[in-house]
Amino acid sequence: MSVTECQAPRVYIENIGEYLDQEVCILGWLYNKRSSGKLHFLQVRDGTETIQCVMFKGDFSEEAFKQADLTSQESTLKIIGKVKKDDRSPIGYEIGVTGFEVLSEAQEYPITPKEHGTAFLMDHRHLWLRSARQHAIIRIRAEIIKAVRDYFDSNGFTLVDAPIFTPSACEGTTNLFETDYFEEKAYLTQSGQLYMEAAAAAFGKVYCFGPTFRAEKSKTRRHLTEFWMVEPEVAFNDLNDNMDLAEDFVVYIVQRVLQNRRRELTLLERDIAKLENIQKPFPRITYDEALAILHEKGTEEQKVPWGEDFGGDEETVISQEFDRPLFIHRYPAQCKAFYMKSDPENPKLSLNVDMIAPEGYGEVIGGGQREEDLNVLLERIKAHNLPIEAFDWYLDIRKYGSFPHSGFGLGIERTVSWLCGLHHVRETIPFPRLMGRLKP
RNA sequence: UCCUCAGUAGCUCAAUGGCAGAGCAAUCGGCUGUUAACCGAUUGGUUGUAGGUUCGAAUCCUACCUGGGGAGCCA
Repeated sequence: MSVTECQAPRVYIENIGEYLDQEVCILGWLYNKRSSGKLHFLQVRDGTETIQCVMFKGDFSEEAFKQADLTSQESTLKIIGKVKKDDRSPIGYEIGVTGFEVLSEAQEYPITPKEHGTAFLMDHRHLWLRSARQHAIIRIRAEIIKAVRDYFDSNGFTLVDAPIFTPSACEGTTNLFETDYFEEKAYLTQSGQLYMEAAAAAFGKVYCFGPTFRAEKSKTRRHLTEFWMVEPEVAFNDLNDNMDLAEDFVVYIVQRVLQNRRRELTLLERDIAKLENIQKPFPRITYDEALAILHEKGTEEQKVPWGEDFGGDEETVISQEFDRPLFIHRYPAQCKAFYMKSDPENPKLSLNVDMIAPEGYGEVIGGGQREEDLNVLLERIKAHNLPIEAFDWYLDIRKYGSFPHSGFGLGIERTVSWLCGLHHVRETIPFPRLMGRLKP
């Protein structure tokens, strides 16, 4: 007999309101319990929600009532009971238990309702995922990912996934994870972009979505060694079109989270007004204008000389001047990648763009217009000391019907961290990979 | 890679050169409306590792290991 077989209908707690005053069956885990002598209050979660199940001593045998009191945290339970409305419940309902069965008694559970340190929780990430706060974050992540796919799928984009194994790097190999590929060296991808450029020539509007890997020894709240990135690429889009797309895309994602995950945002104590404020148009300033803000508002250290990239602190100072995400475009070409197109009006500038999230969350999007001229690209590859033979296929895109095109990459974890209002990206992915952390 | 802080009970922490402690968890008992329930009791220790200083080290010194925070790095 299956455990789901029961005289009462087996229901999920999130739908419990549909069964008011009816007897139902719930399968789940014991989240917490309290007892008042002749009453047990069992907090039972089933993955969708948590509900309080109340047991009166008079309704059970001495032995059964005692057994419920001895059941350990996270034991698997089958609860049969009547759904009752109750204003004291956070979800508006509780269950008057008529049947109680322990399906699997849990050993002493390491994560208690009291406080724990980061290292301990990270070591128990597989169990930590059962906590209410982690549920909220992972559900918002899932909503963001669904919104990403829905946006592109319903706007004429074709999903063209890029490979994970790649034969070489865009910019040297120091930041790549190297792996053996049948006696050849292969690297884990750090971007699908070059492949998206090829795909854009085939399909016009494309995107890829998948994990990317960086072997940077970065120990900051914004870095993971394995993270997820969505990268659209559009044929015949210039830099401004690219910013229009990024803006529309981000507004859509934020709206979806506000629409469908408001409860989770509230549980995380997110300032929702700040998210509601994220509306078009986003400010668009040049690198030079950003530099001017730093020289006016920044500390001495933040007054970076022309030609240098901004660090996290600099981005925060600039973003504090605005109440929504902002674009910074046309950085000095010297700090950008070989494939970025130069500004025809000033070749020292690159037609790139970063989107900086508000509230100090930093860069969530990086992208730009790509160089479409074969000879310029050949020179760049030489200037960057890159192995030309690795890029022969990439150069074909310019040989066989070249075209202006633009795209960007959005980091999922930084977006989740921003929308949830978290202090660290490590909680935004179910099983984070960080420098020095490969388990669980 | 650098700077900085930390490592003591299952967890979160206290004890700053002189008897290793508390709260939570666990175990036992009490309580008919608890919301991180509460009340009483019990159990729980190779003080990260290896050396050193000292009559005496969790505490001071050296090295190493592990972790947190930050920087650099970061299409």
